[in-house]
Amino acid sequence: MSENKSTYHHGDLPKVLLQNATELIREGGIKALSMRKLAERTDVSRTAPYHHFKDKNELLCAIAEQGFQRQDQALKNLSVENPGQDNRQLFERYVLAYIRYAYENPETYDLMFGKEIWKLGTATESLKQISRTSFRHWVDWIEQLQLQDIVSKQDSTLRVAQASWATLHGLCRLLIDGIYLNPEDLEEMGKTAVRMLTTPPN
Amino acid sequence: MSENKSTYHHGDLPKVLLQNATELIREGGIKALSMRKLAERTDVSRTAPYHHFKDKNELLCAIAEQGFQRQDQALKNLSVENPGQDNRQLFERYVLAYIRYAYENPETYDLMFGKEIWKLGTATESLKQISRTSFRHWVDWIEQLQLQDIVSKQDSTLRVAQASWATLHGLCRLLIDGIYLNPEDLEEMGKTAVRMLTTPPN
DNA sequence: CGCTCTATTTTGACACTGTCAAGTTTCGCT
DNA sequence: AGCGAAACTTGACAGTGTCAAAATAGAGCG
Repeated sequence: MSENKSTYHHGDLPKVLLQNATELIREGGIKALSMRKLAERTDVSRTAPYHHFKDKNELLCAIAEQGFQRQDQALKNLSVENPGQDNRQLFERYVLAYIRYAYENPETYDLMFGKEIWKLGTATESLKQISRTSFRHWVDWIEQLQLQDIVSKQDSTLRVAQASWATLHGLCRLLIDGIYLNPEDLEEMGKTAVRMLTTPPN
Repeated sequence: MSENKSTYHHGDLPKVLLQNATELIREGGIKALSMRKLAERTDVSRTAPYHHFKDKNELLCAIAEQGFQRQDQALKNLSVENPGQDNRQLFERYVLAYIRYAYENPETYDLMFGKEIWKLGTATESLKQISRTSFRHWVDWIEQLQLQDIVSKQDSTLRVAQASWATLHGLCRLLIDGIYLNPEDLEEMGKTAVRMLTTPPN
């Protein structure tokens, strides 16, 4: 019926809020996101957002959830874009893409895996679920690689998955938190990590 | 002259502040540390701490710095306590001790390596220095291990040091941030990591 | 059309935060 | 004893998350 942006009071406030919130954290980090500034940018009163997100925490969870969806999408596209590649090469691409996502969306990545949400057990149920799924994808990867002897079998799949993912995550964190790591070396660093995680080729 | 606690106005306010601050973050995380609560617990006015730490940031840096000192000490003691052990075994102990420190002092570790301080380049000069030194110790370790063929030489020492440290750091972060990792598996996890990082023995 | 019900949004308020400016106390030294 | 400086306190301001109560506007129905 209404062809312009607003069908109800504001239109689709939740979506716009999420969008603006993502924008805010991208501009100034998670600390720069305040409910009040968000409301202001959305041209809405201070407490309006509270009718769509019960908490600031719930808003953060929503951002993180969106992050998982996009990351999953980006990683899923990989195998589609590179058909017929063997798992060894594909795995390297996967790792590099993972790191790239973290590098390009540092604030979101921070929410996805930072203590802001997880430490206090305040994660939304749906966020918990999608993050579990996301980790399972990694475990599946490792299982495949173990079957093909690309990754060591001396420890259980879960263990190796945890340890290798820790490497990946550690690299991302060092990068994001601005510790030691140089963005220029990003790709090289990822390749080094892959070499360390996999058995030598041929 | 004065035999009880107070020689000056308060005695050694800076030391007491640092102590209470560490206590506060241990009790309720970094977020639970506010300058005002700290002042209150120290029985001192709201702004008294500002005469010893120009910022909240400077206070956090001081806590982190103290963390580095204690960690370095704990790690240094290792080689003293276990003389005559070969580097392979010692390295495993080193890794486990590193993880244990992070596990036992999660809030401090978070300050030492978290974005709270590093992301915005707000680290104190002395903090920067001690953290650099601390990383150099790790690089030295890797160099030794490469010389003894315990760690792969296919990448440069710096690269391997970064990647392997990322693994270690990643594990600690997962543990601290409460993601996936189970505290019970801590030791096993560390050993798996060591196995992944080093060449097979004998 | 008009009425009501409910979802949406706003206004006011409170306790809390970091930190600055200006004042006050207390010590060490000459 | 008294001076200079260091340590400390009080008052104030803008900003935060969030609750309770009021105001508004839309949909559905007669």
